[in-house]
Amino acid sequence: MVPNTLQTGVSKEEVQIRLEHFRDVCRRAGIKLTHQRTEIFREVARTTDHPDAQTVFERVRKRIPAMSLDTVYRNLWLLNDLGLIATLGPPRERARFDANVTPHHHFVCTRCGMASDFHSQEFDKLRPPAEVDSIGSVEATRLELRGLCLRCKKKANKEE
Amino acid sequence: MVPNTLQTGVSKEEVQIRLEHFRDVCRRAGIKLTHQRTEIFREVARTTDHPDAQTVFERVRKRIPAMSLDTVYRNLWLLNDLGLIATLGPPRERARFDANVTPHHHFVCTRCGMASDFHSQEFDKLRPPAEVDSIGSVEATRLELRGLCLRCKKKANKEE
DNA sequence: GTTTATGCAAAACCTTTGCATTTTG
DNA sequence: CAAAATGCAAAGGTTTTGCATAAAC
Repeated sequence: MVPNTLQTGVSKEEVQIRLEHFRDVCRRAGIKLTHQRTEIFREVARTTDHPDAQTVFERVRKRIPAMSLDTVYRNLWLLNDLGLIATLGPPRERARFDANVTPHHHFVCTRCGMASDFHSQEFDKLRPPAEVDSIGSVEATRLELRGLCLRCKKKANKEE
Repeated sequence: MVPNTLQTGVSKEEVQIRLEHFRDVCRRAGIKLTHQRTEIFREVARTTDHPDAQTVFERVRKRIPAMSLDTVYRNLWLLNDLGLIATLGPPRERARFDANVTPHHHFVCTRCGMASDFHSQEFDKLRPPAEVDSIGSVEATRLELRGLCLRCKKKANKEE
């Protein structure tokens, strides 16, 4: 599913700032600044519509016809690992299901995928900001926390 | 990726209540109460660990060896459409990417997949409840609102 | 008895991997 | 020129679809 609207709410200045940061982080990490990599990052940095890999591929290919899809995948995950971009929803995962359709929230372990429910009356009390009215009508509100679960944290400590 | 722990925090009573609701909704919608459908729902209702389709399939197959994976997929989406279960993360989607790595939140349209950013100082101020400490350590906090975007809402109104 | 759902098999995707070739620093 | 990245092709998954058979109402 490709989103309806191509939002271009990112100013030229902001794109420039992001690109400089990108170059900076890459250099620091010893990652080479290839033409493809730069264009892939620029494409994600240019819009606010959260494209998936396929969409990034199609858009970048207009400028670099030889671009291949696997390069897009490799670079998106690399950029993600470098903290230059982030993903929506559970990391590297397929849809997962939940029979609890009452209001509640999720903690998802970024390492093993474990998902736990938790509750927060404080959050449930809050209403979405007025800003959201200009985007659409809210049907469900959910807080998603990401981090390491206790088990994975232990493992991570041992590995160090 | 299959989660680490099988959580069984749903009481027998709650499972029974959910099953009755399931039968009720199905009857009302003219959906047949097949053995497979019931077991698929029961499996999701039984635990709090948000299994993916493959995991549901493997678990249910222990009780119904002839169960096929496509039946699991068809039923999970049907149950989702009926509001009897829900998904984690963006609906029916693959990973999508975002170059904005500063704290912000998402509105995702359940119909077209459009994802918009928004900000909320109120939400940003809130700290995760203490309950979460027993689950893991939080690295990122994100609010996910779901609903219909303005464009899809218009379309939906026309279709009525 | 009709209508709906299932199981099977195959197709359609989506994502990753191995390797020769090219590019970057 | 050494190290790293790309493109290609192929493999490995996951999810969906068409259709004959079986089950529910």
